[in-house]
Amino acid sequence: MPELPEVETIRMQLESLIVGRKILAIETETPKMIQPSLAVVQKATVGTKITKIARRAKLILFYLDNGRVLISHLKLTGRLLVRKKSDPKDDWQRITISLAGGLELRFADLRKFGWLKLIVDEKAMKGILEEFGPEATEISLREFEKILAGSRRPVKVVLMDQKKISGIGNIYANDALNLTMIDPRTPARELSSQAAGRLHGAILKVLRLGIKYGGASDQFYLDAKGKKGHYQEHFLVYNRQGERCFNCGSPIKKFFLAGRGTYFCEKCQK
DNA sequence: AGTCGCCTGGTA
DNA sequence: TACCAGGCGACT
Repeated sequence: MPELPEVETIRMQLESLIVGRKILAIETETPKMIQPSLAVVQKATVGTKITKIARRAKLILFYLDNGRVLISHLKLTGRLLVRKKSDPKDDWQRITISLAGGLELRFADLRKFGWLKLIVDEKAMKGILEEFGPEATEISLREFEKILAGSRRPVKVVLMDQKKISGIGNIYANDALNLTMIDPRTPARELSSQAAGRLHGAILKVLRLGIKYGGASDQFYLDAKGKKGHYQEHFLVYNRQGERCFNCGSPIKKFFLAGRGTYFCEKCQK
């Protein structure tokens, strides 16, 4: 799915495209994607205005003027697209939110893993937000070191654990580890303080680069305007197995770590 | 830590 | 035909 840079790209676009718009209708043919139910969500949101759009971890939060919040998670293949009502249907269009001014916010999702959830009170909201660790773009070095020191799991697995640090997925985890020449399998707590410092900086660097390039459209991702991002043109190791390491020229290797495709240079990353 | 499930489609 | 996919939770 969209990781932090992709979700943040979409959030920024939605902020300028649909904040202030009134929700006129919500329709879906895949009610499983809407929680607690289509009817409840319709009742709570139709007629309200979107006042703010925020991001937490990989979630997008739509604040409404009646105090309710709609939260979306795009999972692997979700897209949030702003279209004109008259535009042709999008591929895998699952949820259609009609907005004032002839616009539609469309949630498209090939695999139907994504969801839209209504939050009705502050307690529920707080509960959801507290499930996540500090934002990967904001975490202090001190906090980061503490998280690493507290785990024997492979460092790549820890980076992708949203409860520990939020926003990093497989693409940016792989690239940040290559940039710092760290073997993804290294138990987190065995990293030197120097390596931890480098990794902290590299995470910030790759995520910012991802945002700068509008996200990575390696396979599926499109932004809110339906455009591809360009970070895939700058991958260091992700999806580059067999190609040469930019640092030393030896071939990038792929293996599975905790069930996820993992890409690294065995010569550079020790 | 590893596997499976949720779903569907692209590619080897 | 089989395998793989940017996420993530449940289960063992």
